[in-house]
Amino acid sequence: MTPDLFDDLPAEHLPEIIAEGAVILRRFALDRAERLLGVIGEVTELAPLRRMKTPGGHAMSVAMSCCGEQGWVTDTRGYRYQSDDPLSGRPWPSMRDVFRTLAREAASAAGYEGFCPDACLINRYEPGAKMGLHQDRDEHDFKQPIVSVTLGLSQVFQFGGLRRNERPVNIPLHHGDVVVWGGPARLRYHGVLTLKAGDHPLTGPCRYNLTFRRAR
DNA sequence: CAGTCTCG
DNA sequence: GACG
Repeated sequence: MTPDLFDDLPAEHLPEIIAEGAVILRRFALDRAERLLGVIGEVTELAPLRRMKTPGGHAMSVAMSCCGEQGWVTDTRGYRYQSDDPLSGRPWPSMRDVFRTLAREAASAAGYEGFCPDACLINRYEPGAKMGLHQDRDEHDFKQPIVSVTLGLSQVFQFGGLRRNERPVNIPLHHGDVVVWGGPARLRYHGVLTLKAGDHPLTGPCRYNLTFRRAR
């Protein structure tokens, strides 16, 4: 994470370092936000957003779908990646180029070269929806970073430590912001606070989050 | 426990 | 922070 890694980035994309191995790229996805939202519409027509159940039996407040070779799912049996949408029994929609390219470019801008995601989780937050602190630990290779993209309404991201009882830092994320974490930050707890009501010109009353991972 | 609930 |  030396500054010279970022010499060729536009000033507005200079990373805000939030922990060793974790950066925010403000407005990094702004120029392609409408295309990304169009693809979200296309993917969720094939694999509808749905509220899944946690192993404890509670419904998540966030509606989720996936694209790519692998999709993250949860039900009363646990968390896992699988190649088929449990709703349809068919493979997840393919990873679109605009998604893959954004993920690779953001990872590169954060110092992680050669990122090649096989999974994109699509999260839709409506007012009242949140995601408690958790670790992304269902992937095989924790050397591969996580890339997280905010579209639409702003929401407060929490970035914590390696144990759930460490106090997280609160980071407001806005339309187009991208967060990347890997290396020593890869297993840090993270989540988002309850989404407040609002109205965004491109998404209306919600926030979309794209999370890119290398599952296998 | 990617959850809800409770206490200070 | 407990919870199971």
